[in-house]
Amino acid sequence: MPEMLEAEMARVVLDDRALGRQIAKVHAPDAWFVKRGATPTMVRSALRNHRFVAARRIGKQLLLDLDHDGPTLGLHLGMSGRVIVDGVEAGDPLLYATNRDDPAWRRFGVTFSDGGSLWLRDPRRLGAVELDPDETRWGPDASEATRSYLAGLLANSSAPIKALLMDQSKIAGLGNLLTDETLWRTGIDPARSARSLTRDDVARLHRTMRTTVRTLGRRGGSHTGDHMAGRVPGGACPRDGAAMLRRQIGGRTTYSCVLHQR
DNA sequence: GATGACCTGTGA
DNA sequence: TCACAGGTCATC
Repeated sequence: MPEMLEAEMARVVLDDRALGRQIAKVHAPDAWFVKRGATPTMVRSALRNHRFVAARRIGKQLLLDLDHDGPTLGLHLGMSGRVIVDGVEAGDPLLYATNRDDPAWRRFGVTFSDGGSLWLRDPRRLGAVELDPDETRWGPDASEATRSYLAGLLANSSAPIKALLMDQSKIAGLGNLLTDETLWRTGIDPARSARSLTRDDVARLHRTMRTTVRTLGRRGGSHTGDHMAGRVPGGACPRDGAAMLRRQIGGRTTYSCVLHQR
């Protein structure tokens, strides 16, 4: 599910409700969910009796800093993860994921000494918990990447523009839907090689990427894009009525307009 | 870079 | 039963 907009909504909930509260108990029932060398035991001892002091986000990655120079807890929502604090969860229900709350889907959580709780619910188990994530794994957040950075990136790549925009090490935060919406709004064919974009293309792409993130963020998530109405097999472009093309690009199902995306 | 793997739920 | 899902990783 979640792209940077959903991660940001989760971050706001964490920022509003999870900071400064003493962690009494850590629930890590699923060892498989704890990644990159960390173990449930390590996470338990790192968090117990500490407090979160900041809730940050890079792209789709959530970062919770601990007090007393403790490690940073990394939370990733994967394809179907949601953060729930004291029973409150952020944002709209997910489009392609279930929104029921089966207790078995709580892959990780903490109980605060005031009685509240924080849970990461993830039916598909593709999310992750880790300690001290290497923050150099990610490029600049899509909301902050500058035009000149983008230009330099594209000039050096023959990858399809869509694949490059979704490469989290280059630009963090754009997923399948946000990328398709951005390219649809810009009028660029997602299969075009990155370096084929002209100076003007890059300028428009940069501007559109930022407005798309802002607009869809206000509307409530990655699924609120204008191209979504044509995102069905055999669908028509909501802008000009031409056919929408459905294909795989960068390994992901991609929709684009045969007429205005060139 | 494209591909398949990871995992599990949903709907046709 | 199958195809598909808003993500990421290892592997050729």
